Amino acid sequence: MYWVYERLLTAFGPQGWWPGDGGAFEVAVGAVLTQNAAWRNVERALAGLDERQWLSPQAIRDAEPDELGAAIRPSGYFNVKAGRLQALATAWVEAGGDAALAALATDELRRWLLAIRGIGRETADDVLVYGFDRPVFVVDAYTRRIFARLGLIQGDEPYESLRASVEAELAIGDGATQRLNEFHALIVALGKDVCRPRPDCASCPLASDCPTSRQEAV
DNA sequence: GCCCAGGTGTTTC
DNA sequence: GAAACACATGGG
Repeated sequence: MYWVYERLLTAFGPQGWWPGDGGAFEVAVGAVLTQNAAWRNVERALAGLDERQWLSPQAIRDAEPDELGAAIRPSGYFNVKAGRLQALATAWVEAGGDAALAALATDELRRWLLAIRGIGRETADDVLVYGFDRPVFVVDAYTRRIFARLGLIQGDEPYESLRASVEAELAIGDGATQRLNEFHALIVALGKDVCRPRPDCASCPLASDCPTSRQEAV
């Protein structure tokens, strides 16, 4: 899989995730909002929070649920996500904030995140790598689609085994965190623009080594 | 009008 | 565990 990373980095350049300029909590908020939603809509929801000065754990915890939902409406599932954000915010405050969380070991921090309602594996790993700079690979729907088309996986493997196999190859040596950070972002870039449900193999930097591309050519 | 988007929790087998 | 379903907006 390392060659996939190298090829995408050459083709697309460093992605510099996470989008936005906030701290770990803001990353976590964005990660919840982006669940099954387009980032364009997440930006609107974040703007809705920002204009109300609600981008802090205390503010989200103390907001009226209906008003919080109205603020994040564009990202979809706003009632569900409002509840998830308040669960996140409450836990964040109770844990003692950024500094206390940053002091936890990665496995501890992951367990802490997964115990929060609405934080699943992918969201937790987003927060770990993009919020707390831990060497973690995020598996998402793009990852499964792209790796399956490349013939590298079946596609229905459990989340944790996919994560483990990518980390085993990419997390060796110096710069592991940065490499895993970029790899997921590059996969999203490819998935959004090229390796879509209807793939645009003509503009894919991986096409020369992709069975799906050869199939299309016929 | 229909499919898709940087998932998660619940229910049911 | 795995499959089916609910949750909802905005863009192509």
